[in-house]
Amino acid sequence: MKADFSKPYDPKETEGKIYQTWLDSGYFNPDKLPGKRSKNYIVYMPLPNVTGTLHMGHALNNTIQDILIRYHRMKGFRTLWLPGTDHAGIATQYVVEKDLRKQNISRFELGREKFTEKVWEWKEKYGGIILDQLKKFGVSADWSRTRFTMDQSYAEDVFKTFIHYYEKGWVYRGLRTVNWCPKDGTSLSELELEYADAETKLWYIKYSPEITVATTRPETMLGDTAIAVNPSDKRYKHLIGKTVTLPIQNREIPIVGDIAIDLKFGTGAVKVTPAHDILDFEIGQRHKLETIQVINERAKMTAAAGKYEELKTIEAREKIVNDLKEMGLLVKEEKYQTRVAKCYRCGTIIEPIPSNQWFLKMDKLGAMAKQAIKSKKVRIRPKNFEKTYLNWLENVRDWSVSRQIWWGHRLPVWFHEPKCIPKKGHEKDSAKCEEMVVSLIKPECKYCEGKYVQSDDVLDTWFSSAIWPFGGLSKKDFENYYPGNALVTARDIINLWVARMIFSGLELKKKVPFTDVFINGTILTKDGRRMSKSLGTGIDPLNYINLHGADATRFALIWQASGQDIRWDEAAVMAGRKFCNKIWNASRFVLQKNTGIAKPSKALVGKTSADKKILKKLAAVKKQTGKNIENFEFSKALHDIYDFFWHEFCDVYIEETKKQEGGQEILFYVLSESLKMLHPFMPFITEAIYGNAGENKKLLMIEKW
RNA sequence: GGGCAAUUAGCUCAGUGGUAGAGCGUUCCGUUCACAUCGGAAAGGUCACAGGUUCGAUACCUGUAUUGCCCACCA
Repeated sequence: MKADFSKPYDPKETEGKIYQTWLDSGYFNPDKLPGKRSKNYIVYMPLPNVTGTLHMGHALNNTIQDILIRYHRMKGFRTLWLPGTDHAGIATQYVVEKDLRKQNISRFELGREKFTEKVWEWKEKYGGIILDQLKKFGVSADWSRTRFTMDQSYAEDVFKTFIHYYEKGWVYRGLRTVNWCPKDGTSLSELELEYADAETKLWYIKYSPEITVATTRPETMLGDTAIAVNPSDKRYKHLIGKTVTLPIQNREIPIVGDIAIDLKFGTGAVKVTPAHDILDFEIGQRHKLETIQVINERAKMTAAAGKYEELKTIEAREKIVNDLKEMGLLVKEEKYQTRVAKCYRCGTIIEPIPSNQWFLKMDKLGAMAKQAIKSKKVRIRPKNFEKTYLNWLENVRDWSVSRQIWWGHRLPVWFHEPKCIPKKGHEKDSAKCEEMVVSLIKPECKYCEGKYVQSDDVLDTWFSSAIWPFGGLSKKDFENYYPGNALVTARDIINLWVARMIFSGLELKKKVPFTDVFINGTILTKDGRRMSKSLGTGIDPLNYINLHGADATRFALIWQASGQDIRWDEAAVMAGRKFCNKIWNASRFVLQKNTGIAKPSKALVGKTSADKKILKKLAAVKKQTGKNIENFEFSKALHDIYDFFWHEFCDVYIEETKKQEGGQEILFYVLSESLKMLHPFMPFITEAIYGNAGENKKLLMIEKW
C-alpha cells in the first residue's frame, strides 16, 4: 500500500490496512517466508489466560517479543512466534460461574458435564479477545499455529506427561495438609495465596501448670496432637518426652522438641495441629504424629470436634474461648496484627485441611532445572533473577499437581468400582482387579465386569503450561521448531512457570526448551504503585492505540523500559507520537526528492564531509542497534536510533543537503536504513512509508536488515 | 526474618574514576516551501546521607535512611 503524504500520518487509518497486508503475505508463518533461511529463531509466547484482557504488562511483554521476532526475521532467520491461550483452570471456572450466577444457575445444578460445556461455549465466544487485542499492537505471531491448552492434541501431551512421570515413580498420592479454599472447593498452591493484614487476637491457653501456649486459632486445638518446644529452650527442655492432657478433648499429647520453634515468640511452646497448619504438618511428619481433622472442607467443625460439630470455625472459636475462660485456662488475650492467607481468586480465607492429593516428586526434576542454569544452557536476564530461580529450587517442595475443580485436564487416573463381579471363568482372579490404573484411555478390567471411573481431580493449570514449548507443536513442527530460543516473561512466574518448563523440556524431550529467558520489567503507576484492576490503578493500553497509534504506544513502552520497574509516564506516548510525525515528514521530504530512484545504492561514497559523517554514523548506529537487540537492551537501542534519526539525520544532515548539490542518493539510503532499524520497534509507520519508497515491492518486514 | 534492586534537573529516567545527559515540562526568540506534533537558545542538579579507597567519586567499598519488589513466615 502507498502512504499518502498529502496528509499527516494517521495511525487509525493506516494500521489496520498494514496489518492486513502482513496477514495476507503469510510471512508470520515461518514455512512461508521467502529466501534461504537456514537458522531458526523461535519465541514461545507466554500464554494469556482465555479470560484475560490486555493490560500494560502484556503490551510491554509482547512488544519486546515482536521486536525480537521482527529483527530476526529481517536478519534472515526462519522465525516462529508461537501464540496460544491457556485454559487457566480455576480463573476461567470462576468467571463462567459468576456469569451463570447472574442467571441464577449454580454449577452444581448443571453438573460437571454440562458445566464444562458452558465453559467451552464461553471460551469459543470470548476466548479469542485477547489475541485480537494483541494484533492491534502489531504482534507478528503465527496465528495459523495458535493453540489452546485444552486442544485435544495438547491435552494428550499433558496426559502423556503425567503418565511418564507416574511410570518413573515420581507421582504419588498422599494425605497432606493443603491450603484449601472452602468456597471454590479446591486446594491452592502457596503461590496462589494472597495475604492480607488482619487484626486478631493472640490467646494464651494453659495446657498444664508448666505449659501455656499462644495461638491465634484456638478452635484448632481440638485437633492438637503434640506440644512442640525448641530443644535448646531451657524453660522446657526437661519436659520433652513427657505428655500433657489436651484441655476440652482430654487427650494425652506428647511434648516434642523441634528446631522450627522460635524461642522468642509467644511463650516458646507451640500447639501442634498437623491437620490444620502446614508447618505443623511438617512437624507432625518429623515426629510421626497423628493427624486429627477437626475442620472440614466447608470450613465447619467435624465430628472429631465433639460438641462443636457443624459449627463454623469462627463460631467454634468464640465458644471455645468462652469455655476455656470458664475452665480458668485462658491466661490472657492480647490484640495481634497478623496476615491471613486468602484465595487469589475469590478472596476467601483459606483453611489448611488434610486432603488427598497427587504430588510430583521434585528432587530429580528440581536438580535438572537447577543444572540447566548452572551449566549456562539457559541464561536468565537480568542475571540477578537467576538467584530467584535457584533459591526457589534449593528448597522446593514436591509439587501438588491435583486440583478439585471441574475445568481442566482431568487426571488420567482410573479407579475401579468398589464392587467386583467376576467374569465367568475368572472367579478365582477377583482379588487381582487393579484398584487404580493410570492410562491415556479408559481401561477395562480383565477379571471382572466392574467398570473404571476417572478421577474427579484436574491437573494444576501450570502442569499444562509447563509443556507449552513442545505441547504447542505438531509432530512435524516439533522436529523443525524445538527447541526454541527466547522466552520473555514477567518475574512473578519465574518459578511457577519458567522453572517448570525447563525441567519438563529436559525430562520429556531431553533438551532445554529455550536458551534465553528475559524478564521484562513491571509497569507501575507514575507514583510507583502496582497496576491492578481491583485497585483501579490499571490502564488499558488500547486507549493509547486509539488515541495515538500502536507505534507511539510501543515507542513509549520501550522508551521507558530501561530498568526493571517502569513508573509509567503517559508523556512518553506523546513523545512517540511526535516521533512518528517526525519520521513521516522527514520521509515525505526525502521521498519527494527521490521520485526517480528505485533502490538505494549499497556502496555509497560520500562526497562532502556531511555525507561522510552521516554514513559513518549510520553504520555505527546500525551495528550498535543489532548488538543491543541481541543483548535484550531494547530501550538503549531505541534511544540510539531516535537520537540518530532526529538529531543527526534530520537536524543536521537534511538541513545540510538543502544547501548542497546532489546527495539525494545518500538521503534515500539513510532513510531506508533508518526505516529498517525502526521497523522492529515501530512496525506500522515504517512499513507504510517503505511502501512509498521508490519501487519497493517487498514488504519492509522481510527486507534484509 | 532472608534476598534483590532503586535513590541523578519540576516529572519519568539514562550515564561515566576526572567537576553531569535525554524525553516531557518551563522561559525567550523564530513561521524562506519536510515537519509549530517544528527549529534555535536558555534556565534548572552540592548526582539520598555519612565514612572509606584514590591525586581525584555521582560513579568503587562500608554503613545509615527512605522506597519498591521477590521469597519465607511467627504459632
